[in-house]
Amino acid sequence: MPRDGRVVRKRLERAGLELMSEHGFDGTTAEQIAARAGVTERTFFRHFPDKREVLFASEDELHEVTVDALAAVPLDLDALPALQRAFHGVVPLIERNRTLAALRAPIIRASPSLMERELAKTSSLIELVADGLKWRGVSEITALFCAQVGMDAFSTAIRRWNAATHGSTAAVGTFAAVGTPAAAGTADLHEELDEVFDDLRVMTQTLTPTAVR
Amino acid sequence: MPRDGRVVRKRLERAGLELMSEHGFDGTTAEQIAARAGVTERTFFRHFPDKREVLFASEDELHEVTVDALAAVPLDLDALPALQRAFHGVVPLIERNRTLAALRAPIIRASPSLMERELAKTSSLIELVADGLKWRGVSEITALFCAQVGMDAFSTAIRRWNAATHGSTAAVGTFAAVGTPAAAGTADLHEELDEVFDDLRVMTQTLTPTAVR
DNA sequence: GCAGGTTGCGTCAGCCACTGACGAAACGGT
DNA sequence: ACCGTTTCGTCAGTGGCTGACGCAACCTGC
Repeated sequence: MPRDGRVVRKRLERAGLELMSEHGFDGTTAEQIAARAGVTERTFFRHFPDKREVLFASEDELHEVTVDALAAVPLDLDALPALQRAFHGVVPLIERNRTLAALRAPIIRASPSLMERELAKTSSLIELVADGLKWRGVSEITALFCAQVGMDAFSTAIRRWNAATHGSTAAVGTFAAVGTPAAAGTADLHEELDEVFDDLRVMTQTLTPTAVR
Repeated sequence: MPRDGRVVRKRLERAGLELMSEHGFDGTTAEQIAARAGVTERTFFRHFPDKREVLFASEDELHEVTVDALAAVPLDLDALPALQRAFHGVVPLIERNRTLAALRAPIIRASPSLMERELAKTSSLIELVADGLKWRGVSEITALFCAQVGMDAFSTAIRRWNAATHGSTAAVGTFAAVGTPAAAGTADLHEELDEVFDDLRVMTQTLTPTAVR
């Protein structure tokens, strides 16, 4: 068995995705994943702190790319426009990981435990974005607020983007579909992102200024 | 032993909060909580689906009150103003549960597992709010977006409110402090709520309309 | 009062996620 | 060929959580 840790980790990720696609999250034990990867259960927990984490290995890259994208935004932009521009820089990564995301999504949705972990991952990303905004001079509480709203807009754009290309989500069921070009639709995530931020701008105009109250 | 299920459940809630305040979440076993409540471990899991849930028993009331408050808002208001008004109706409940929240907060913050559960509770509340907006005629994806942004504003208002009355949060450490009036500060949650929604309105004005792009 | 179903609880057995400790095997550098 | 480091296997153990069974307490109607 290869003693290279990175190879074992990749094999565990693939084995976990395969088994959970077939038997669901609860129907898959850590021992089964380890066995398919050619290692023992103990080794599985050396590479992942818990069973759920095997599905969220690719999340680290999203965090890095997002932080870097925000750091590259000119400092003269206000918080929300800065986030809008930063998310445009993350779009290529989202598009590239679309096939993998389509495989993980049904597994995660079927398990409340995995939904919790996904929310936690999003929350930690929001905190990273908030730190980036604080570094730009935004106050602590406002930075977190903007980061939350901006991430809401980003996830909404992705949701619209997925809804617009309705074909692939339900069709991908078997693991054998990995590697196929995922039959991407005609929608553009960049456009969706701008539209969502514009919707936000329009929606908030219906709010009453405090002074009038 | 009282065979009334509600009494046992309340005793378990109190025992769980006490033991977790003293020894933390990981340092408290379900068996210990059950023993202090005068029942067996099996009975604990008859009242709560998992160990974490014993800390989130009061969450159901928040969900009910929020849904009712949104349902009572006139239909001629747009989504975000409707949420703002609905949250004003929830303020009394937040103020009333302030002492209990101050006891639970440090326990939850110290455990990533409990943080995940709290995020999940907030997420389910957001979905309930989104359903309320859909009932008002807002489209599916937009309703979820508005519910997320609105809940961000509400949680931000609560955060500001807690920060303004800085005294009580850190001081409450022992369980014996339950029942004390919590020495509320001078800040008003209603005012914070209006200010946060106004901040949101102002912040989004820095966004560039899509037509110009 | 007493027989009936219903509900809540105790007991037992068991699975699985997860962890610490120790030894062995493989790897890299010299 | 030697040695320090990393990675893995093995073992033993804890704790969260569940199903099944039996019993005791409550509610009901006669």
